[in-house]
Amino acid sequence: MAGKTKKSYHHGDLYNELFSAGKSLLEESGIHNLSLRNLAQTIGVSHNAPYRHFKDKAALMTAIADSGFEELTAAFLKIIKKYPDNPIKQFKELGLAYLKLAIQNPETTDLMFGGFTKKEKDWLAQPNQSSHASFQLLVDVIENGQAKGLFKIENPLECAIVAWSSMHGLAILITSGFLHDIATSRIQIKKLGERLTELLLLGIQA
Amino acid sequence: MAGKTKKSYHHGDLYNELFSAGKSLLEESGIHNLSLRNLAQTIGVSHNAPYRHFKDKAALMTAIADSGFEELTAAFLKIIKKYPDNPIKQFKELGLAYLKLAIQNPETTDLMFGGFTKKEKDWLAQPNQSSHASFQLLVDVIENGQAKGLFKIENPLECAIVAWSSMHGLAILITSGFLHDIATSRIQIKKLGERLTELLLLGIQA
DNA sequence: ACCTGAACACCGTTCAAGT
DNA sequence: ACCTGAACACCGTTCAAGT
Repeated sequence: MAGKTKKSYHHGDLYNELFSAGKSLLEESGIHNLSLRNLAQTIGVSHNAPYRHFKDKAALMTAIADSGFEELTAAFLKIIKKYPDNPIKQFKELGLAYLKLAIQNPETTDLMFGGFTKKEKDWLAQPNQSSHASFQLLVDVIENGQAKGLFKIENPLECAIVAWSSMHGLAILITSGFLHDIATSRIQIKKLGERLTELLLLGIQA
Repeated sequence: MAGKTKKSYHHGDLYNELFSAGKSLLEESGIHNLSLRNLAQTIGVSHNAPYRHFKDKAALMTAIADSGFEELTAAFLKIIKKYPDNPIKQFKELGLAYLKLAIQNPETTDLMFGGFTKKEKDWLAQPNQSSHASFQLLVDVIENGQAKGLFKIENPLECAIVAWSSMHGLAILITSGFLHDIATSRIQIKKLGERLTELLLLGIQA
């Protein structure tokens, strides 16, 4: 908070600096090229200092992933407030915002969905607290649309899962380069998000 | 091919053994815990022998990712042949098969979509040859359904992208544990795949 | 041609020590 | 409490050498 230029022995704001420089380095270099040692050196601190603030590398990664969900929640809230009493518009904009954030921060998005953790055979054993808020906002919008008689779905949860899946999958297809030879212009790619939200709404709207 | 028990100095089938043991280790331990050294030791060969067969670690990962796409293509072909002249059934089964494979081999799937490669800002510059065949099969099915007047879509490519995105996203949501507290039983999870294909068909069918 | 062993420049993590 | 330096057990990769 106070952080001006206190560059003596005690750093002062090392936690936050590790976090933000970590997130930058992550998006620049990818998860495989981000090392705690490199990060520490970039900040100008010994390779061991981070351990006073994060238990291990996984803890830093988790913190970054959590912040991704928080960013998402903030973006969702902003949209919901911008279009009050308009679930259709809210639903559409939520999808596009998700896509935008995921494409802008592909490595963070990867982390949010287990990019660092080993995938367990038993997925039922992996909770993910920080992701609940953003997901719940989507569910709320859908339930609201249902209550207003705008959506003809019977299961808002299922509907939210399907919508989230679609947007997430599209973001990955785009950032992975899978669509390289298929949708070659960025304009086409932007259109894909809109078409997908339209198609989802088509299956949802009354 | 001849590979019986030739366990002297020259290994004989090291390439294939590296590949298959590598794929097993990958799915068991996750990408971050798979090391070439560990792999070499498992097979019983010096930590350096792999370099005679794979240029580097990335080459092995690429080979595994490619095999994932080949497996997918094989599964797709089998389905298409099983339900000839029935694009609707084909479309449905393709989706479910994709989901099944992705959930069974989450780490390989991750690799197929850039899990090892750093995500480039310019996605337009990342070709992915081996993925074309499987994707094209899906496009073919959709075009076939279109020609038969069963599907009311105007752009088969766009439709294929949307369908692929949805299934891929759902697979990731499942294997990442994101749905942990949301869809808690495997039965519900299996249903999600079916519901998603139904919804997609709803937006597609004439 | 195929494999090994030593070597190099990196990792994450721990531990005793400094301020 | 916060940071440093040495140390340990790992990595990927290269190079000279062995079969």
